[in-house]
Amino acid sequence: MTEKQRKILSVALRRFAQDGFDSTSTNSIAKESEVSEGLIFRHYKNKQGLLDAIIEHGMCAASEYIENVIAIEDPKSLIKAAISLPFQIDESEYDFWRLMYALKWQKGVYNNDAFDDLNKSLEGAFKKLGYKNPKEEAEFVEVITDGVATGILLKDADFSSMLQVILNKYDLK
Amino acid sequence: MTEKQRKILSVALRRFAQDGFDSTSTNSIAKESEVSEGLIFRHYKNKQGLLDAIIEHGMCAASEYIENVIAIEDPKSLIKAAISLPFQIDESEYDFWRLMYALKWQKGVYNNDAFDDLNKSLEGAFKKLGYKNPKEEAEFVEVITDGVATGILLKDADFSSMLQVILNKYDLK
DNA sequence: GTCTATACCAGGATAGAC
DNA sequence: GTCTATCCTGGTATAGAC
Repeated sequence: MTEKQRKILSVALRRFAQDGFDSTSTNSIAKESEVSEGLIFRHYKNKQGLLDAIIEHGMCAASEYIENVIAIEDPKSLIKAAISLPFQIDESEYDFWRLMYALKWQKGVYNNDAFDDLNKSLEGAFKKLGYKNPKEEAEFVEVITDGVATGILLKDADFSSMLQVILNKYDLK
Repeated sequence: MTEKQRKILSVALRRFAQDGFDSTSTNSIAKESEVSEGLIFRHYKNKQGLLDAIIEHGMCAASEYIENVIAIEDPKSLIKAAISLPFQIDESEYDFWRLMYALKWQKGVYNNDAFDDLNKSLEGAFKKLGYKNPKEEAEFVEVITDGVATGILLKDADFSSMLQVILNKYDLK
């Protein structure tokens, strides 16, 4: 990948995240990337292709985090790690996740195999611990992480103190 | 408000919610509403004005629900009512909330005075009950309701069984 | 790989008649 | 209140040269 391609990708990510996919013109991306507009279409075929490339790139890193959690054997540790996930998003990844969350609400864009796998692992963990409704508990953890991530990405408040409050509810120290 | 105005409003709400504000053309709204495009601009000045009218109309009903919760005196009942809120969204209101949630991720659109008031009431309730971190607890409830609403609106699964799981964590029967 | 020039269309918005 | 006709900007995308 050339330097210009990288530039296009990073500028587009930021603009898509901040202004939305539809509201961001390829023209403005080209200008900010200091690149001709035609080049974008040469490399990514069309605007949608550019978005796809951004998502693929970002999800690659995300899948790694998730698989690390799934690999944990001790059920309590796994649950703790899953709940902690959104609290550990690095600021450099905020734009990517803002984009992903925004796209969730746009018809048809949510293919979350990775998160489905995590959910299954969570259900297994709650089962091992003898919880009455492991399926609902796993789904609830998903709901929590979703809500926490939303809070972190949307408001600019400090959420770190909430982690302990949550962990306490699960007797996870 | 005339019948045509009502039609425009309801069609626009559905289209904005399903396809996004930017992706929905005033032309397509006019066609589906069986109305001339010019009429939309006569009544709502511009496309943004149309969106504003939709939001104002929808938030009016929403504020009522929230104020009913805030008015509850018994702290446990108030917390329970707050947590239950997203589970009680009527299907007829799904599109409105989908639109609201989608807009949250679009720069600059989130003016939630009503929810701020609810948060304050929640904090007070947790304080009365002697919780150690009332502020964090209130914020966590907000996170939960946000996550639950997201789940209900996005997936077409049945979430009703999750309510009990959550309430149990708060000893709320 | 990259730029310039350009085609082409669709979107938002207005004017004026009824 | 409503429709028809129209303007004009700006957006996506392509062709061809370097």
